[in-house]
Amino acid sequence: MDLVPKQEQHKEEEEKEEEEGMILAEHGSRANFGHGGGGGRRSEIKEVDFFSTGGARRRNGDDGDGDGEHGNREAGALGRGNTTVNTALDLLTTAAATPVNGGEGTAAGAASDHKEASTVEGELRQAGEENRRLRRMLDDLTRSYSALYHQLIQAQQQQQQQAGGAANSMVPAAATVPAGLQFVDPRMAPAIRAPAALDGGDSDGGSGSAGEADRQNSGRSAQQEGSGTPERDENAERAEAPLRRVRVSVRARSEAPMISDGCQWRKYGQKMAKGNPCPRAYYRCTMATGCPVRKQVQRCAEDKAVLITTYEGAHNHQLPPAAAAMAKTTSAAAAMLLSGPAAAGRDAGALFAGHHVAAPLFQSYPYASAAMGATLSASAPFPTITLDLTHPPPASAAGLLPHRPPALPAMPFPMYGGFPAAHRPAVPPQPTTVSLGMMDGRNRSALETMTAAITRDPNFTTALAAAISTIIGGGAEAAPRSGAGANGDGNSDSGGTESTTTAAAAGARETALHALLQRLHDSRQ
DNA sequence: CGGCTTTGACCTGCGC
DNA sequence: GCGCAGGTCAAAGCCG
Repeated sequence: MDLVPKQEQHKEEEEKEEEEGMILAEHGSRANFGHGGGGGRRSEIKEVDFFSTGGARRRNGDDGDGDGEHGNREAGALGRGNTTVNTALDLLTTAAATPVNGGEGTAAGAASDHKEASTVEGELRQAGEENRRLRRMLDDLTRSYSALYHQLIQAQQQQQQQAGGAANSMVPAAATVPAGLQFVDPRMAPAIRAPAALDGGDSDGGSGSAGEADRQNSGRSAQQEGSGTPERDENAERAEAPLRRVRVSVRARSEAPMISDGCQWRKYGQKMAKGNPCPRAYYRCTMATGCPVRKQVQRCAEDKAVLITTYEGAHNHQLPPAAAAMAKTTSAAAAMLLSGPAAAGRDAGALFAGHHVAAPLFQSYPYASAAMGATLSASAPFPTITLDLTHPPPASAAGLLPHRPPALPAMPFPMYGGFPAAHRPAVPPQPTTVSLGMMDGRNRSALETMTAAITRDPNFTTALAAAISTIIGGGAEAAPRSGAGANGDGNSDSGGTESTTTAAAAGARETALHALLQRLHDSRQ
């Protein structure tokens, strides 16, 4: 009895999501895992995967956990929608049952039901209207961001030219590349330059060298995949190859041999890596048969207290909440850092769905990546995003937020002095290490605040997910949302709920725009 | 006994 | 072609 209505409900919600313009392309996760849902119970965690943000985002929206301002509204609307559909079903049921119960009250009940139905209909219409409005705002915001971004780049280039070329020739990469973002492998230079060449349009998609890099990457990936178990389904292999292309590495201080991330892992290998006295352990997810997710755990050679955990792949099963939090974090990090500012929403999903892998590559969010101390390294066969959470929080970290420089609006994602390396032509990649000391005050503040928030919480996993989600939630899980409700508060308190974190993320997006404007203004003075 | 870890062997890509 | 390094496999052993 419930089956049909739920399917209808599911369909309705799907259409709703389409209408509201899910910025993250969910098609990848749908194609890969969508069949697993069934029943349309959206409140269930159908799948959470490390690199498919669509799935994670969808679940968040379902939970009504406040996926940003827009998400909040939508979640609310959907929630009402659920009630609506169920009520309609009840109407049908009661209508069929009423003759049995007797005619009395039937007319009144039908009238009230009809009234309720019309009310709900009105709500749905309103929600749809609001969706369209928000979508327009979103498009505008995206366009504005893109335009401002390009203006900023031009201004920066002019500034650089005026500053003189002599200094530039000797400037180390670390000084020109945003501190949170570094490229350490010359092989990636074409891929880095590609977006700059495509700068004229953020939605150009992959072409030219970017496409070539993609193909090379695919080739390499395919080769590596080929060395795996031969019995694995080839199609599944192809489908997951883009997912496994990206790695998310988390550096954290831990005495434990392994960070508990809520998943079940089975060790399948250990290897001594060159240049590191500590062995590298290889783990495979065993929460479901055939889950392609793997992770490597290794202690840092320089500091053995630092545990480096590298995740690769996308889960094909449900995850416990703790693991889901981590998955959300890493997937968002991957999406954010690998997608462009304007294309973040659209292409991030496409990225993980196997399209335009190289096109948005290295168009990064300088503010977000910097604030989280993220590093994008291409020295590995796959792009690896490193979330460095090893810096100890200074005593003043907790009090940093209220003391932001007045020249800039409250800004959880401080802009760096430069722009992403992707837009710096011919920056010679150097294996430099960017430390806190190389950041300016604002950047350091953000990172310190982040790390303070994280390390304050005894539950590292939860704190990690909460804190980083604060920053990257808005960046990766959706395109810029409307500024409504923007509080500009980037406080990533470890106890942050989804609603607060996503609200902060929405605010952060706007404040980042403001900061762009401010910097543009400053640079032209 | 099933699941997990250990560990040597194997495969593959890459640089010289 | 060869050696090296990274990644994976699979047999053996361990453990609850």
